[in-house]
Amino acid sequence: MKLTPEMQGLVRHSPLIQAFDDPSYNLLMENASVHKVGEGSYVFRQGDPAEELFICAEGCIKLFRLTPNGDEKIIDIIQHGNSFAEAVLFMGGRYPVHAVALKPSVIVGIDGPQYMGFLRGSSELCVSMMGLMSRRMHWLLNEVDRLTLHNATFRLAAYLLEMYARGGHSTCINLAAPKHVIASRLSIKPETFSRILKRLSESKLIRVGDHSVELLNVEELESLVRVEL
Amino acid sequence: MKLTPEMQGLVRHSPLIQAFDDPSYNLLMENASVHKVGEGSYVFRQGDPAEELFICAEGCIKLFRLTPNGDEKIIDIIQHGNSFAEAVLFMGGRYPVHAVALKPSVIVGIDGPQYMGFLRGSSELCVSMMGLMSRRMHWLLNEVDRLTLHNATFRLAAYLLEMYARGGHSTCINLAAPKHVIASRLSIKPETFSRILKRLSESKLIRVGDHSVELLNVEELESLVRVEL
DNA sequence: CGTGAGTTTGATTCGAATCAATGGAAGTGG
DNA sequence: CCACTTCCATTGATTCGAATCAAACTCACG
Repeated sequence: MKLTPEMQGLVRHSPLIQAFDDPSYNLLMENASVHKVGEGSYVFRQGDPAEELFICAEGCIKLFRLTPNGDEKIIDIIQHGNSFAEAVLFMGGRYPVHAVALKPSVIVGIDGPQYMGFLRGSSELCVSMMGLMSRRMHWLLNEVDRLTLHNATFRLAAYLLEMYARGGHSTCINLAAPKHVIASRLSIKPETFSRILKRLSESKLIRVGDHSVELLNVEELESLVRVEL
Repeated sequence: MKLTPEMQGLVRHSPLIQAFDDPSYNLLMENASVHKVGEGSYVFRQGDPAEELFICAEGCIKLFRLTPNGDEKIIDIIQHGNSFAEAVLFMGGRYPVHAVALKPSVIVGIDGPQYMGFLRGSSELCVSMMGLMSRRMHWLLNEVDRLTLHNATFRLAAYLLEMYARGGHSTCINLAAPKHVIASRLSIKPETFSRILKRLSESKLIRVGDHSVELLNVEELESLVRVEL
């Protein structure tokens, strides 16, 4: 299947790819696969051998882990334009998480060995890749922080402000996924999530829409969160 | 100051260094600094510009973060032979954690820019470095898992078994640090830590010594933990 | 319209944190 | 060598945040 020009632009500028020069990029894309995946279907499963890297060209993908009892913990929600499962190719090469589409999505699969070949051939590409990995690690460190040092309300506030920053500082934040998914991403139960939103509404910090949240008092939210490093 | 031959071997085989060939290694060591640090003194502070990578040649170092209220969360405890603060050089380059010695220690500081220079010059070195970073990321992912999906008893059991595996499957595990440090590493309060140890003792799974824990029933401990991926 | 997934609300439980006190073990100094 | 302080670990009582259980409610969809 083919990508729209818009999607091609997204892929070309994804962090995973942008450091490539045009010839390498073209070679990479010749081997790339494009998949349409329906809502709820798997892109890959935890433990599968990692043969491809993926870029989400449209839609969105949740990465998560499962306990044997079936509880799921959503690690991250990948929006279009972002890549995932990088940094997997280096070790034994199994995906460390499950990936399923949250809505009908289009994803581009990059051949792992070929990608690694390019990396091996250019330390410049490597350095850019390492920068990417390093950023991810910092993010994970912060995540551990948030999980251990802070409570549920704090995590939610921090999440809202992150979305706020990402969305060009518009006070109206569109929730990319159903609330229970966001909740899991924040390691909060849906009931608790709901209660916290209510409390924040009551103290006039936010207004809760159906699939959106409006920030009414960014200042105060920030002061809530700024109480961290 | 000088390193004993033993320490030199430790450094030479640390994951950060081992992929270097001898000439590069020697150049690196010419610029390396060696510090003796007393118990409780800082190697670096969170937010400091990251100019060096460090390898712990002797003793042990705790990496941790602080909340403004002064709570500390220990991210990791670095034993001799291991490196830390890698993967920091790539971004803006500030240390993302504090590092202080848990006991009198000897650490080797590698010049960051020089190290990066070697990386830039060899994609082979890069690939090995990326492997290292990838492993760290997996570890962090597992950490997030443990923190969200599992309770305190589970985390402690998992920790004991990890030490068991690292220590060549000796059932007697030496605690590298005071218990309250281990507790923080596991995101457990000292009181709770103590209670869990007691409960595990009472169910004959472990015997608690002064600075050590003996595993009495590895089987059952593992079955406790094996209930995860 | 139902039907069912997703969300909200309320009552209750539970794990772990907190508060408070005690009990060593390790140093320190007279 | 023995008080004396101090740090660390343990134990008990209590509190608190969030999970769980249970029930209503809402709204998109066939």
